[in-house]
Amino acid sequence: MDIIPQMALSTSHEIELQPTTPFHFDGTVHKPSHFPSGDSIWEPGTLWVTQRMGDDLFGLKLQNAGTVDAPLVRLTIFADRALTTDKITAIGDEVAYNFDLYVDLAPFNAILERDELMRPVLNRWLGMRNMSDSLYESLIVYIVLQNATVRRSVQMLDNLFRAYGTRLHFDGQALYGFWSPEVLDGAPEEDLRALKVGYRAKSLKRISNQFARGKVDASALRRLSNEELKRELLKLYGVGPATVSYLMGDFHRYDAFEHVSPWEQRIYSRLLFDEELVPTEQILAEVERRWRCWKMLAAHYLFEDLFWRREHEPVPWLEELIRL
DNA sequence: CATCAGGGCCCTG
DNA sequence: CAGGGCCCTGAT
Repeated sequence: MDIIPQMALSTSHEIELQPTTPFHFDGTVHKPSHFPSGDSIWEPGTLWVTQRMGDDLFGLKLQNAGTVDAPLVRLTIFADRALTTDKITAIGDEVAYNFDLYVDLAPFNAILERDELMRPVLNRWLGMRNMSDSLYESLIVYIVLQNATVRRSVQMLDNLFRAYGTRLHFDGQALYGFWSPEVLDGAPEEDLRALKVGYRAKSLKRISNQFARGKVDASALRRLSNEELKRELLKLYGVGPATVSYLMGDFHRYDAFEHVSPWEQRIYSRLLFDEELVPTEQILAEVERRWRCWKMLAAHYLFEDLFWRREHEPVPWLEELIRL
């Protein structure tokens, strides 16, 4: 195994971001349903995460510096050099987008308030938003997620980090920064296969190629309608209906809930109907009826609430479905 | 030891 | 639109 590049990020800049009210810091920055990845670490009140922007790698620390009703996020940006104010602002904007800090949740809260099932969930997570990584990083994660158990997905991503990532040292943490798309674009497919990613090597390379050639403009995609966005994302090799539905969440399309994969079907069957297995059409009709244009975010609340419970106490029926 | 499905997707017929 | 194939792993 090659030696992993190391990078010390010893310069830091601090800015403050003011989310809309209400804001749930921990629920927003930490998602128990996501598998752990080497590019971030969380403890209550603080998230450390790496971020690549073009050729630059940064370390970010987000701290909860407010309350649900008077929210404030202190963002510390760690870099290997001093940054211009423009750069700092750009990073702050990116963080604000990724964590959806400026969304108006008032109509959403009003809908959940009237929903018997959701009221206790809302009380626990009032102010939570969906979060995302950069588009390229999300795609890598979703590709290694496909047709694999969680343990294997974790292993694949870790292998990729060790082969192509950069170890970033900042604020007492050591986390992996992602490679640039050019690196995977130029890597021989057999090198990727040696990392046990299997047939996914082809998707990883072809997606990296699209990014390396500038064919994917994440900020332009943000401006598209749901239908246009979906159509564009499906053009990426290896992106199908399941991946696209996760990506719609990353783009904060809180009305987009059109796909239920088999394992999720069982979870929603339990949560919504208290049954083992309900047809997906029935699940889709139910979320539409209950939550309308907020159905994706509402489902996210249910999901994270469940997985958060699992972190603190065993949920036997769930364990069987997750199959680590 | 063999077989199989897994938190999909592509390609073919 | 249905169904086979795909890398690899752990479960059976």
